[in-house]
Amino acid sequence: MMDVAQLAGVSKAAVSKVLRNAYGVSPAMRARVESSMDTLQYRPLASARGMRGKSYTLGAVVSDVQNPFFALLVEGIVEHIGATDYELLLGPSGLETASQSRMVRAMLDRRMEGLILIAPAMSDRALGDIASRVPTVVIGRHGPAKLYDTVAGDDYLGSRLIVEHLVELGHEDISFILPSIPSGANRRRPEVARLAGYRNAMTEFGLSDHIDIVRTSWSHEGGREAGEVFRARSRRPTAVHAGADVAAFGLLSDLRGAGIAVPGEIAVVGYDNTPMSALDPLLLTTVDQFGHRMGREAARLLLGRLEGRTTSEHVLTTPELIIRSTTNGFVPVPR
Amino acid sequence: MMDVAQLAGVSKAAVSKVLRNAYGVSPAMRARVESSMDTLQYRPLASARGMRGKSYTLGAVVSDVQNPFFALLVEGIVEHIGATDYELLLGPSGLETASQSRMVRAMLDRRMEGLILIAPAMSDRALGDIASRVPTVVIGRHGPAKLYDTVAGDDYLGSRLIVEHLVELGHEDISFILPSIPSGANRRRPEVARLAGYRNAMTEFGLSDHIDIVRTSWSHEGGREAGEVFRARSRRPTAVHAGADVAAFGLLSDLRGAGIAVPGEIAVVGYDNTPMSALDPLLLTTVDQFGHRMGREAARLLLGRLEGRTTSEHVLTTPELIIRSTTNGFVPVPR
DNA sequence: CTGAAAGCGCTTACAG
DNA sequence: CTGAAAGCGCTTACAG
Repeated sequence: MMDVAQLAGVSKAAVSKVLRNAYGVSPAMRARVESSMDTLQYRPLASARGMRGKSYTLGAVVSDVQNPFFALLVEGIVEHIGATDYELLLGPSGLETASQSRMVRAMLDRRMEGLILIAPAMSDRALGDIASRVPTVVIGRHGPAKLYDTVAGDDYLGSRLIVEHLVELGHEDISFILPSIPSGANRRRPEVARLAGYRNAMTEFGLSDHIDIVRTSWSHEGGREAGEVFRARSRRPTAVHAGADVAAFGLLSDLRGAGIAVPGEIAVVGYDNTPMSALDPLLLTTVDQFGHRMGREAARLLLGRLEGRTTSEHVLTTPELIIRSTTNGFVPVPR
Repeated sequence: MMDVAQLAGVSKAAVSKVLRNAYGVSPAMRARVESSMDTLQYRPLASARGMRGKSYTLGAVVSDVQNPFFALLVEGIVEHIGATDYELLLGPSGLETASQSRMVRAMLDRRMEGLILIAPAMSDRALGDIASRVPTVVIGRHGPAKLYDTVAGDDYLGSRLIVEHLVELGHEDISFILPSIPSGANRRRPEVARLAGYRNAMTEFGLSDHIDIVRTSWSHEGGREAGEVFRARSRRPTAVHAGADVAAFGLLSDLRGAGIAVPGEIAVVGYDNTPMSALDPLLLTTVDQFGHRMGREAARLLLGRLEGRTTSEHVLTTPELIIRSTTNGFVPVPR
């Protein structure tokens, strides 16, 4: 910066002002400084700027890099942030609460000006603590929340859409795959909301005796494990709400490997409408929660906070059922 | 830091030394400082440390967050870096050369101490420029290179394994999906090496007249487009080397949607052995290039450079063919 | 073994 | 409109 200032014959402060588009720089001076920056190929050190002013850096904590739905979210975020002066950096945190907190601290240590947390395994309280230190948007947590914004799909409704669809097809034995829930099991968590939606819909349709929850995880492996559980039973469900596309894929694989017809013997529904779900021969029935748009919304909210908003906003997107081949060929067999 | 120093009754310099495990601190002083840091919940600001000393931050530029193979690489990197004092941050750069360079500059502006570039769309020269400024490891580029380390699969061999397998099954009309190649088309690029492996293997098997290259991209969409191209022809290939699992998935979807049997009418081979490829009903024949291990190797190499190594190292992993259902049911029809 | 001072590359508040 | 000086939170070289 010193070099730029000298070449332009001005002070460092002047260069700084041009850099920040600050008030009070004559056009002539601006021109000289800019050409000086050009010829010297000057780039300000973001970490030095962050010491005193802004770091121009935003962080997104992504718990599971493998999850294609999260990739969709990230794309949406990137798209929106890319149009600003901020740089977005991703923190691969892992699924554990502890490793996620560690990543948040690491990002704070690096002077990130705002954070987007994707489906964090942290308590509402822990999120509040973070949000009290830095502008925060949480994707995959329902409002209300005082200190941070949230972006979520209406998971309760999504589950209901699935159960409705399956019941219309004649299903009664509809199982649900539930991942293990981190501390603080409340309906602000997507998995808890999806569980509640499933439970209540089942009850409303007079199927409360058929409620069946298999606890594994929302991953290929978790889907596979659920398949093993079902196959070990004397009476299998005729339909499964897998909770997530990735779990549905694992389940499909297990079932087909065991020679069980889908949807003939077991219908399978995912959640997320990941790109793979639309592909033949998968053609998974699923719920679209518009991940790309959720990512964009989260970015928009974060930018709003950076511009000074302090009241919290809560976006709830309305999911849509996408009916494909893993449910629509089912013919109920009278018992 | 001042607070910590005062509470411990020592100087800031002393605190800094304890922080860095530097030489010349008495056990008593270390203990006092450490307890002071504990009670004050002190965390050093990484960006301030980076001003003068180390930033303890490493960056990985990932061009395509959607690509599940890249996710595998990232997992490997994270696993290895996680065991050190460094923090790994990911830069979602997009596929364009320009946006990737911009991300690299952004990371440099943030004082990252080392960079891992995943399948960059940059020329060898551009990579050299980067590597002359910061320790750099490139995944998805073959050596030799003076200034940076490389980690790659033996793409030439991988293509050859595929062609061999298909020829053994009786195929002659074997097509190859090639993505558009950024500037500087040399065999250090995976796609060029895979192309060369395909070409040469075809030639060696006396099939040079059957060489057929369809230029789309290595993505679901690119696979779909290739399917459209094939279907529009009077004479379709009997087998396709899709170049990447994601392209194979897109191709499969297009073919099945059009009622073309795989592998009965067209055999399909992917590349990468992504987690989805192993799942029924996909069961894609593919080449495993051990992405997880490649990620770990890249991290190991970067750490080696940070510890002072200046000579370059080049890791080439040996790929393995994984035969599944998209090739092994083919019965050649005599013309 | 310990600490005072200078410095990393910026921005900020203030004086002119 | 412009700039000299102080300061952000650390580390580094140096003196003791």
